[in-house]
Amino acid sequence: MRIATWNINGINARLPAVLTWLDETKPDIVGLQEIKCLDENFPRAEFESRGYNVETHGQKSFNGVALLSKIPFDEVHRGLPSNDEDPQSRLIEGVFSTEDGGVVRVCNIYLPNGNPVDTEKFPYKLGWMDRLYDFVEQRLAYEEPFILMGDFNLIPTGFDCHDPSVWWGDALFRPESLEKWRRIVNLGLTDALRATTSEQAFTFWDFQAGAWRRNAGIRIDHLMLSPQAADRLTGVTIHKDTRGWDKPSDHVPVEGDFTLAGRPAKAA
DNA sequence: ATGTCAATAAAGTATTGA
Repeated sequence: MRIATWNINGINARLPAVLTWLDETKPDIVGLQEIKCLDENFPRAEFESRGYNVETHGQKSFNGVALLSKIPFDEVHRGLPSNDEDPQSRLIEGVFSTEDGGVVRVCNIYLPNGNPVDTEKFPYKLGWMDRLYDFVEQRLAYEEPFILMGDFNLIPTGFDCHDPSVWWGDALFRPESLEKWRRIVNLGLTDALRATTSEQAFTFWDFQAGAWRRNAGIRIDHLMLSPQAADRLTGVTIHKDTRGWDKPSDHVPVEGDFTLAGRPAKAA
């Protein structure tokens, strides 16, 4: 089963690229971040015609997340629990039945950026991470294949960026951010990319300052796995080529492959 | 601070967020 995450930076601007990539890659489940539209404005028919079930948690202009799945949704959850007052749409989770009678739970997040750090945006990020910690702790207690994926806006280590000195002090690399990141990871999540390679890899190249041309990237898009999901991981692919396409997102898709028994989109 | 881009309000261009 192919499960992928991609911050598309606006579905209106990115629809052709997303459809091209979907047709090439044929993932089973996809989490999109920064759809930047209301639920009613998401072009769901374009995905439904390709065999995807579509669930969104949208927001006008900013943020917004979506899940596409060839497997029907058994459950959908929107927003962090006990965070109902959060006006920002940053989490959507789906639960799916697999052909072998099992289950896979996929949570798609757009973790707050947190910059500039001297504004309310930084404490908002840290508070969101505190609530994410409680959520992950609860989800791991289910002891089922669980994939927490998305744009985490977190650079795990200095090796995950081209030049750590450039990112020093940034909300994506601040000690306070990384301490909370490690606290969540240490609950028992496996970083899928790091489980499969020790090579340096990036998932984001800024639009500014020729970052793509200089390969001045960072790794902030992650698939984080429960033990039961990590057991089934067979590979990770970063779809770097999409960054060189026309009208690219500043992020590229990250795909995880799992020995989970998918269910066909249509009856045989 | 940015060799940039997307969305919005509003009618060409500034603002916001990243």
